[in-house]
Amino acid sequence: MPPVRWSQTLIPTLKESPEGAEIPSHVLMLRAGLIGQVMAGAYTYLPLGLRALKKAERIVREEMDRAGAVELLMSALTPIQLWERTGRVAAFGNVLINFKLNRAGRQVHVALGPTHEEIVTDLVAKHVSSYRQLPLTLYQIQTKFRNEERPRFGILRTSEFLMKDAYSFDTSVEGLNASYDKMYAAYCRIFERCGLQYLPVEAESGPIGGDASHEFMVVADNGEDRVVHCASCGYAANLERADTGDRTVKAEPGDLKPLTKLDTPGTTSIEQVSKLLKCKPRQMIKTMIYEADGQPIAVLLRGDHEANEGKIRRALGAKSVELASPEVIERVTKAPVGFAGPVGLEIPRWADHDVAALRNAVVGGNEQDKHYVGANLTRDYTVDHFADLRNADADDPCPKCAGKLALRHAIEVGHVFKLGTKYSEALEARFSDEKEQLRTIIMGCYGIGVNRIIAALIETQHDADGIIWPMALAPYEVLICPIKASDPEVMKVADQLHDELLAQGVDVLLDDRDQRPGVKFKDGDLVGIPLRVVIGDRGLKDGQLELKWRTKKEAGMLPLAGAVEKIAELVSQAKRLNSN
RNA sequence: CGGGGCGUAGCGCAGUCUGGCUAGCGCACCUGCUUUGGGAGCAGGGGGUCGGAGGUUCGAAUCCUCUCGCCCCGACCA
Repeated sequence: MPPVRWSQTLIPTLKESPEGAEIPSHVLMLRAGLIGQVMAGAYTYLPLGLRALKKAERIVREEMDRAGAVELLMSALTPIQLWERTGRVAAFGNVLINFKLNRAGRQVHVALGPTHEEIVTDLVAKHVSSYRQLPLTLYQIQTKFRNEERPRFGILRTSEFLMKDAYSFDTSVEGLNASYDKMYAAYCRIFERCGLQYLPVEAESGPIGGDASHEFMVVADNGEDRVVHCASCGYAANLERADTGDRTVKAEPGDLKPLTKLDTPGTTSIEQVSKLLKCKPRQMIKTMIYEADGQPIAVLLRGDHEANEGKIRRALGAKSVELASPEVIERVTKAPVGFAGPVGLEIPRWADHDVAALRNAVVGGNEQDKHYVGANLTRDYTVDHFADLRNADADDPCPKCAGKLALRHAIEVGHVFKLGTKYSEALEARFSDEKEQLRTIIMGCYGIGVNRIIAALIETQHDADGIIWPMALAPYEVLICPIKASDPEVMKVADQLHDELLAQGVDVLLDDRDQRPGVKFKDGDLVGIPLRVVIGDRGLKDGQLELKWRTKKEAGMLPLAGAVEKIAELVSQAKRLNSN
């Protein structure tokens, strides 16, 4: 066992919040002495932080094993050729950390693995050739490298992080679905056991479509992702993915006003125009020019809505959709960027459903420094197709029930994804079936950010005094806090209690520092160890110890006789609460 | 890569605008004494290339130029 006395380990707690840390998980991980920053996007795990990380890792490993996945460890160093074969050198771009190694008389171009589809698929291609060897799910827990151009939020977005990545290999889509479901269930157990309040959400699924991808989210104000959630039926989806419910809209009441062109010098954004003309963004139409497979089209949205390129691409049935270049915009609108509008526009016009309800709208004038007011559908402009083309928003109708959607920030802690044959095709991972036919292996991939489990937990479970660990992830389960470390009688009891708890398999830390009680209590609360045992000369006279849970305000007394068994029992009870 | 902020003792900060005695404060640290149930008191002490380089000046933490690093917002994110 490693040192389990405070004075023998390294727990550099900080009284004040370090400059540069802003969100709770970052501040508390630094203050509690869990991590130390090495550079932007890279941290050292100090003894306490490492213990928590190892516990999360262990839960992940246990549940992967239970689900039938097999652990291996792939190299972090990978040959660039493998990434070229799948086209991901370009796809990753600057994110892929790669460099050349000098070796006797030649150079070897390598990349540090940001994920391992290529490596694992190549491995399986080499060693699997028959349907008899499948299905197979392989996983590893390993440090991944991605050059984040802007690392941020402490441990939440770093260039080096610990990831569990699993890959399933099946002979059929049914097999893939079964493998996927097993991983999905394992993920639920993992996050449950970690004491996280998580939410599986439908995510952008790429080429396969359908329910081919889910993200596991922890709702937190500082999360970088946004999800919509319906409180009444439980529907949850990534913002990019989320459908919006029934939007059959009826036109707003009121008389049609005449179409009038106004001078709006220099106002090229919705915000500027609304300010100048004293109208609300929701009374405006945002006209965006896209190129769909090279053909310019116009997308009309209500001014306060955000375009969703994935939805636009699917609605058009196009392979690629991107915002048009300024040259194309000027050619089709005959105006500089910022003044596009539907009136007189001659390219195909697609509109989001909500545009149909707008009456007397403010739109671009297709002329420099001009906007129209009083624009109305049919009379002043027409739309070729209506569709769902925008991101969902708070208070949109739920697509699954009569409820309304709520918009939340969230931290992505896991992602499960049905890959299909993208990598097995490119890397020729094939198998012979019963009829000796050569077929391509069907894959799934499944990731968990192990560091993010810790960060998300702290982000959502802390108070003004510090971290509040669940028993399952706490670096130590029990803190023994002798009040007078200088008193040999007190320390004798503390040492004995420590040794006996350790023998019972309890993770116990003895704060043997000769500090005033206040200092020890504050540090204990900051570090967040779930159960605190205080040994003072006062209680000791009556053969009593004091027992306090991190989550409770009041402490209770416990007779010294039989204390070890009682404490061990309390700890295992608390662990069990989260283990099923 | 665009916008903003910061860099002074281990940590948190003041001083910079308006250049001027020996660069300051709190915490932490060391020594001694007194204390001991929610970040103790007194006394004494150590610790600084003021991020770095160049320049202006009689004189630079302070003004100018360049540069490095960190943080935040945006863009980007299999």
